[in-house]
Amino acid sequence: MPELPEVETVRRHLALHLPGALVLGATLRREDLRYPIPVQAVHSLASRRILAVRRRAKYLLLDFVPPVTALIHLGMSGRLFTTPSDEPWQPHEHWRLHLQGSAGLVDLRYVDARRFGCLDILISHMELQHPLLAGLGPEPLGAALSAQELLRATRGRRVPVKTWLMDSHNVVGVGNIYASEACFRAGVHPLRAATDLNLDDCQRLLGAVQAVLQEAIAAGGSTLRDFVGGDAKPGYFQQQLAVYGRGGEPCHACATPIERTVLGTRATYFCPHCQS
DNA sequence: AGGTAAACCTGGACGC
DNA sequence: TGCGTCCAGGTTTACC
Repeated sequence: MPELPEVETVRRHLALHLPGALVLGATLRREDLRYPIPVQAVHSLASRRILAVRRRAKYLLLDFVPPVTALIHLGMSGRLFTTPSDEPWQPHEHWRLHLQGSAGLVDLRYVDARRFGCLDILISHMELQHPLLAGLGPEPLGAALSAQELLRATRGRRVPVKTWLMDSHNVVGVGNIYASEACFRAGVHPLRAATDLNLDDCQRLLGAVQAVLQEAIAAGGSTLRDFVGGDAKPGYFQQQLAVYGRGGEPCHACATPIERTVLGTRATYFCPHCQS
């Protein structure tokens, strides 16, 4: 479920409710997700206050006072939401933080069936040294990334454009769905070698990535409130997808059947007429 | 070094 | 109804 737009939507929701809340304690149902959970450090969050909720790539960062930071990833199937305290545990619910907020007692709850997500605690000012964050490329939204920079970074890279887009060393936050969608919008064939892009291609690709992510955030914002509240609603963006999951169906622009192929073990969709 | 495939884990959809 | 197979929104690791 969690693409960058969903992570950002969760972040915005939590940022409205969590800052200022006091941690009363934590409950762990298991001591590992994708990686071991630092159990003692999680329990030592007790009596700290939440300062802010940030996002880097698809990671959520909860800042506490005194300054430690919880690093959370939702993996493929993770969900993070708040409910009134002491509600029944769900299947695959792995941990909770018990909070005293301005609206009373609430639990911050983490549910993740496949356990590809993670939870770590780090010293706030050591964030950039954390192994999961240190190698990340630039955020696609925000002003930092330019077409010139994108052009430079793709020189000599013979990987397919879509594979390049999904590599977080290059750009963060572009998942499998939006990599296909962005290539379609830019008119770039997903199998083209990254090094073959010219500046105009890079300009269109960057614009397409930003537009797709921003529109998805806008769409997610309207329906993900239910999700954040714990009532998962699948497929909130499906009606807006131009190519992903539409193999064999007519292209919205030219009616040519959308093709499906596999790229780096991942399903990839494109219009053979509109994209070159 | 760069490019590709496999691995982690569970559940749901589909075909027989 | 039941079982086997394939697929899934992420990311790291291991290989060529």
